[in-house]
Amino acid sequence: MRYNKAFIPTLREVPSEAQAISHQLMLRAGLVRQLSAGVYSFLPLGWRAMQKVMHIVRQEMDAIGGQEFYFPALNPIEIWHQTGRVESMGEVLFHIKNREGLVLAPTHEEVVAFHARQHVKSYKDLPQIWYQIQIKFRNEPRPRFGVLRGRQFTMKDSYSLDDSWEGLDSSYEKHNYAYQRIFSRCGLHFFVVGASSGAMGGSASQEFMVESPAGEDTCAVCASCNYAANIEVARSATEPTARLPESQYLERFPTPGVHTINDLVYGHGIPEERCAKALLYIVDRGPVLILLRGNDELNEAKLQAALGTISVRPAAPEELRAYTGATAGSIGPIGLPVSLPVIADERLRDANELVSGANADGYHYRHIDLMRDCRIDMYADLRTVQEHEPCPQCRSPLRIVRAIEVGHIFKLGTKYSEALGATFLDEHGQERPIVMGSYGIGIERIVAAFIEQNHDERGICWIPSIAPLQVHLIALGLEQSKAVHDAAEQLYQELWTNGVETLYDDRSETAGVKFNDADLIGLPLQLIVSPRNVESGVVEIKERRSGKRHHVASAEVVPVVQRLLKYLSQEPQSVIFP
RNA sequence: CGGGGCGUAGCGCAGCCUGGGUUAGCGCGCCUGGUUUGGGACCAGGAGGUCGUGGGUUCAAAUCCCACCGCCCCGACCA
Repeated sequence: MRYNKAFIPTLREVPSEAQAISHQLMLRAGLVRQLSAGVYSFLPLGWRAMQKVMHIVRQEMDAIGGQEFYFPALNPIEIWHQTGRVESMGEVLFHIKNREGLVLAPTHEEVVAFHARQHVKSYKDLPQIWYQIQIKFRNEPRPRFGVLRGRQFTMKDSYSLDDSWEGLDSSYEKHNYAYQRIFSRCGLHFFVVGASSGAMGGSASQEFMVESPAGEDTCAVCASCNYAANIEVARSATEPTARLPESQYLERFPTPGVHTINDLVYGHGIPEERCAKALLYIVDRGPVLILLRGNDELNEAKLQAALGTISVRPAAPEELRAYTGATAGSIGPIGLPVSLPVIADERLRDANELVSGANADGYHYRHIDLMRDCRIDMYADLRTVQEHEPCPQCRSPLRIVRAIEVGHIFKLGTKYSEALGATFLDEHGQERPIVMGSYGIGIERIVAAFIEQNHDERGICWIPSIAPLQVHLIALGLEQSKAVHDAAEQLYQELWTNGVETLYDDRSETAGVKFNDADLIGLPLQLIVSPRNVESGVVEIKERRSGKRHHVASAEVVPVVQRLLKYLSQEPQSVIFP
């Protein structure tokens, strides 16, 4: 690729709309351009990087027995109605306006189940792993961070079809294995977290996360022992509120002006761990009283999981008054005007000598004994884990980090096969629904996440496996020196002849411009051909990431380049949590 | 959808508020010629603008008013 004729519009300045580093660098290095919010064109260099990633994905998917398909993005809405996802996806699903009955597919469970229904009839047809690399359309309410959250993006999605839950376990493990290899080969430092199954239905689910400030997920990770979990399910080894030997008489006392736990702690000298914070939530239209210890923060995802519904929201002030007779900060489990279901955090299990609101503004109760004075309908893990809390496995301090979800593996079960009637006959002639799994990888996200993790102040630092090209050949003083011109041209030919993908900067730019563009684009190796190098019969090789330089005799260049590329390709130590 | 910000040349911005009238300006980039050539060179000349769109006020609008559109950020949402 000759730079002079290539379309590589590098930018010296940072476009103002780009916040995330990957977004800035993808624009500056000429990898992508925005077309509209959440919609990006991939330019030649960006597309080459994408193709490198897809190549790795294909190799690893094929290695676990995956068969590549190419499903349509245009889907009949009918199959989406059958699984109830027209409603559940809501605004996220793009509808075609001038053609009734078509939608743009945000994922392909329905299509897979449709074809499985057509042709998978016997247990002898199973198992299957079907995958594709295809464009997905999701009407994201808020696209952001460049290609990290777009309205259209490229996904490798695969679907396993099995005749049993044991078979699903095996397909799931194969994907787990393939994903570890894919992300490692793409040079990502990643970790795996257990995830909540959310609205997809199904049982087990794991997310492959790349730590980055541009991430949209929050995770708790332990540096010592490999514990990692999405904040939605993360736990920590915090102390429970100890049950004291004696419960004193329940007592209502005045607390004028007290609205927060800190008011109780600092204004009334009540230890924080003896405070029971009460929240009122509306769950599936009914009110539920929630008790947390002290300043613990409710995690709504955990609440959803505990109650088995996604419909939860904090009560409005009017609702609070109607159900408790008090305003926020003065509610509690004792003295409710009407009986409400009460769900308390595990940390408060069977605790006593607690202080909580009296359901009357300006009053609290003390000496509350949850076993004696209230009916707790359920204890559950409801609190949000905080930074520095002890790891549940090894008690080292947890870190709370932002992370990019680059992959997700999912045990779906039979939800989609049942909805679409995708059944098979087992060895006893019994008709049963196919057991499905679904597995996604965001291709653009791999590229962006890699850049988030592999850049310096000058630009991107690619590794050979996903670099757009391997070598950046820089010729200096091209127009002054025929020797340089001839040497560079010859080297360029030689490199490509030997299969080394080379970008040849044959522009008549100054050295500084060429060096800066080369560092910005960040191909793993830079070869510098200049008058002084040519004169001494050498070519200078610079490793982009480390900055190490080698002066190599012209005849040795290609083999040395090949050796260096091989060396730089050694899989980095990835953080893998099985 | 709620809150905030922005929209002026390819990119980054000033001008607007706080005097409505300027040839609408600066840096980078681009074109021509020349000098340069190891870390974003220099000189000279030049091209490039529906000031987001529509309406209103006014003798006169980039500037004031209204509406709309687009983009960005925070939040809500996110298999």
